[in-house]
Amino acid sequence: MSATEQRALRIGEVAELVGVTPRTIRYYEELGLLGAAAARTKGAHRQYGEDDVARLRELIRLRDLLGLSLDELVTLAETEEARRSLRAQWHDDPAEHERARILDQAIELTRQQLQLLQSRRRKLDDFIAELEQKLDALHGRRRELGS
Amino acid sequence: MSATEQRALRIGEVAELVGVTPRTIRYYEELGLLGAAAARTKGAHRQYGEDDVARLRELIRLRDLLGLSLDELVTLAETEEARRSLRAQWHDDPAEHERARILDQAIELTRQQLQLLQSRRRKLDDFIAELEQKLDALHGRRRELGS
DNA sequence: TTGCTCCTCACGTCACGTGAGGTGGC
DNA sequence: TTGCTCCTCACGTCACGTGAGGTGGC
Repeated sequence: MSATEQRALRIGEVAELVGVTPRTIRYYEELGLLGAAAARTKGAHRQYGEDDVARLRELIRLRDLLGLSLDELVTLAETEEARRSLRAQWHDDPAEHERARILDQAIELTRQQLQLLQSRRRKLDDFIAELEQKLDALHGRRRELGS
Repeated sequence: MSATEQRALRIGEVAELVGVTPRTIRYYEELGLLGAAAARTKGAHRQYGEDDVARLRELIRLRDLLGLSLDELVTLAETEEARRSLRAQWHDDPAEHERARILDQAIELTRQQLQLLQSRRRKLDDFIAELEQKLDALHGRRRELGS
């Protein structure tokens, strides 16, 4: 209701913002990963808001940095959906050991994801260090040449 | 001639070491990226050495961290091969401005690659920070539950 | 000799790329 | 009205995955 202008972007603009192609966005919609924008008459232009852009960015991040397949992203979205609908009922649920078990699982998963990312970070750092060294060497040889 | 035991590894061992599947290795060989091990009678087992493992690791790194396609890896290999054969003739080549131009190009390319990697590093760091925060929150909720 | 890993086709799959032919909003 | 971006099929492509059927080394 405030000045948050929703539903203003077209598929090409979203694609540019996120760094993918329109085809990727349509494909993700086909898989149910992106709001099918239910209120869209067949053939009409798709409309997107800032929240859609954020969601797509998150999907791309999970795909690229955690290496999840689109199938895994679908499963993840379903899991989160199930969790959201559980929340209401959860609120005063006395099944404490169930909650503890779920939390423990989440902690374990997050820990594993962190380890994967840290391993990738080390590889990246190594590669960066090597390239910096290479760049130094190139500059050295270039200086010898002069002109 | 020393104790560097070459030609000791089988395709499955190499795959395990590098973290790919045998199929990937065969595919790369098919594309000319990995020594076709010319001296191999059709149908015989492929033999690999530590140098092959290092080469494959480098290919995977260029693929995963720099995001190069296999086609680009082929081109890169050809370029390096051409450069190697130029080296001999280069040794006392007086075409200094040519050498300067080539060096400048290499410097520019390396600089761009570094920027790409640093951008990815920032994204990784952001993600890692978020996950660490999430892990803290999960631990907090877990502690509230007790047991 | 028995497994296990290897071999070569060759078709399947995932995640899009790339037109063809047509319609819609500034 | 003219472009430009959008739309929906639908086939193509890249980088392997996955058997089928068979052979080779500890």
